[in-house]
Amino acid sequence: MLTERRADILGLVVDEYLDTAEAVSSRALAGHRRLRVSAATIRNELALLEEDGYITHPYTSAGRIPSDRGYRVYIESLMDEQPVSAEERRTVEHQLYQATGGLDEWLSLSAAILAALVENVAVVMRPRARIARLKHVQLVQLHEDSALVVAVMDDGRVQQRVLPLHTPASQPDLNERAARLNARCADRDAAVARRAAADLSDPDDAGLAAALAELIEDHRAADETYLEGVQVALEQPEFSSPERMRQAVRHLEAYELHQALPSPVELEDGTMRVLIGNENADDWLHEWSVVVAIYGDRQGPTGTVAVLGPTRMDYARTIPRVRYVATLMDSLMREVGV
Amino acid sequence: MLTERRADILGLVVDEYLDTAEAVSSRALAGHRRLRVSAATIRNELALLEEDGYITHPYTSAGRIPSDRGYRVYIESLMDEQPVSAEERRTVEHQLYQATGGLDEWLSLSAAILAALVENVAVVMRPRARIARLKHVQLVQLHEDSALVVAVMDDGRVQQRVLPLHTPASQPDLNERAARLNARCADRDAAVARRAAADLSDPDDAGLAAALAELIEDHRAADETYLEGVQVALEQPEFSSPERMRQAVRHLEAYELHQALPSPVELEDGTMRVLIGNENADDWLHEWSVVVAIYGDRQGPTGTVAVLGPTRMDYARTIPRVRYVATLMDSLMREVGV
DNA sequence: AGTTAGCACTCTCTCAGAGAGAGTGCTAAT
DNA sequence: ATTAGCACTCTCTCTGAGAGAGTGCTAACT
Repeated sequence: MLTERRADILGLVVDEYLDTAEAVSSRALAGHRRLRVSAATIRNELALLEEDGYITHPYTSAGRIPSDRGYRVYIESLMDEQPVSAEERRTVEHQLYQATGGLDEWLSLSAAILAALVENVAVVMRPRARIARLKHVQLVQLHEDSALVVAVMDDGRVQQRVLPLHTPASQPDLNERAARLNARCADRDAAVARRAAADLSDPDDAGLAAALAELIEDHRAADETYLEGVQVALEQPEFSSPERMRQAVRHLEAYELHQALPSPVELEDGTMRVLIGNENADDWLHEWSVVVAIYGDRQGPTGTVAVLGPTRMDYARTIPRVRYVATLMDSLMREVGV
Repeated sequence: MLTERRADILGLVVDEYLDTAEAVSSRALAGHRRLRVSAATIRNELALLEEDGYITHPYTSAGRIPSDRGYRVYIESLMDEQPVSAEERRTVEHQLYQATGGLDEWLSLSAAILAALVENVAVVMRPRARIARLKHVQLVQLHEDSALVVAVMDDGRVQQRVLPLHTPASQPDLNERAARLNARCADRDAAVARRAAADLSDPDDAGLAAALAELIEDHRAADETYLEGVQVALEQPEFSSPERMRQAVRHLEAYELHQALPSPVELEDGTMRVLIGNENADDWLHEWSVVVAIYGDRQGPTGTVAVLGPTRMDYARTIPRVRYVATLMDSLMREVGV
């Protein structure tokens, strides 16, 4: 049973540990004026908290550190969230409006901003249209014998590919072909382009349609993960050993984060989720915590914003900031479109 | 004076040190059958080599390690280059043809391939057109009140930006505007677009032209550095201390490599350059070596390919591989266009 | 009942010192 | 010019001791 005082003590243990990264002793807690009891009493309480699995000992006689379970209680009822200050909002929004480029630049900027805000690794995953649709295709002559196929997709991303041409074509010529392709394929998915490729007799036209189809298909898979803040996260003492550090870099750079993070379908709209240590499916994340929120575009909430860090992360600051960035991205995506 | 035997010994010292990462002793060298002299004789030679600054002692009584000067002689006359095998060429070329996307994907793939090939950090810098010219501009309707401006540049890159519209415009409407813009600005630089922006009376037309001008200007600055292989480089023993490791990650991720690497203008066409340790201008590179080559597109040789690693890097393998990838990229860029 | 002081006990961390090992530099002989 | 031999130097590793931190338990106190 978690009495009020016990919960109080647990909260202080977590607070202190998050702050100092060192095991918390009964004496340190007795110093706190909120507890008007002696260190011995606190020791008894700590023993009970440990019995219930909220905290642990690294070894027989060190202070206490929170367990995953302890963090969970802390997050759910003990911490007081640190709301995003007006100052912070101002700078974030200011920075975010700097992005003039397309979706890509905007998403990676968002990740960088979030990483700086919470001083940990931030990951942004691009919204995934259920079915990718072409918005518009454009052909640009590069040289006599090659053209660039530029496909603007309905989520605002631009895909491109160089295509060699069998017979030379001028730019007006290409414009005409593009117009024909647009008439058939605009606002359609890859299957339509595939069919067009089969129908068309001219080899260059067919080639174009085929390239377009591939472009539309590739679009879903194209790099969708934006990762920032590795170096700032590595400053944390949990990565002080070279082995841990290497491991962290290896896993973060291996582009295997898609599977590691909970997918948006598991999350209801608007909610957030915090996965602490062993709550993560992947082994390598067992000493990490993940704070995820979802955001979307007009097609629905299919993108994720996440922060990764050691389980000893400042949840009270991180959670509201992830939520804030996610809702900000959500509203901007829905308003502005791209 | 570097007698023949002395040079021979220096070569063996470097070879051995590159291999083991440990200071080389006179006894280890005496073991080599190429030297038919005793350890004591070798010790005398080593002392002379040290006097001339080719090697050093970490401390009084450890083996010898090459100095920057020693590496320089090694590179220039002692090592025997390890040519790129047919097998290696095959896999590299195979992988490189996988890239179906635009220039961006292709460049970052090149960097990744090179990094894997030499097991160190690889950096590819996009060729920089002296003057960025627009190839073609396209407008795509996103929503009633916003459009995507897609500019294809003459080096094959695509820049994009979302533009809010004062008055709603349909896609055919936008096509017409794009045609007008193309007539004025295609194959021209940012200045022409600027002038168009000033001329045009319709606010949306003027806005489009202004956005286009910015897009063309931004294009030069847009991220031009592709970096890969950090984690594999971190496996090297020189980064075993967490402090060094952090430092490496910090500097590599700080996007400050533009200034760190020698610019293409300093290099004559087709040549390569190796900067060893203190030969590098930047302080943080004093324990790194940089192997650079240049490549280009039809506009001339303005891109660079580089490998960064600890001064103790396998120059005999790295140098030919950097050269190979650079010439390969060069010829592909000139042939295919983009 | 709950709380507290006191104290023995446990475990880590740090530091000094000793000894092994590796490798040189020098000297004297070949 | 080369070599064997040997003293010397420096690092690296291991050990053990002592300090320090913190707990767990017991017995007294409120």
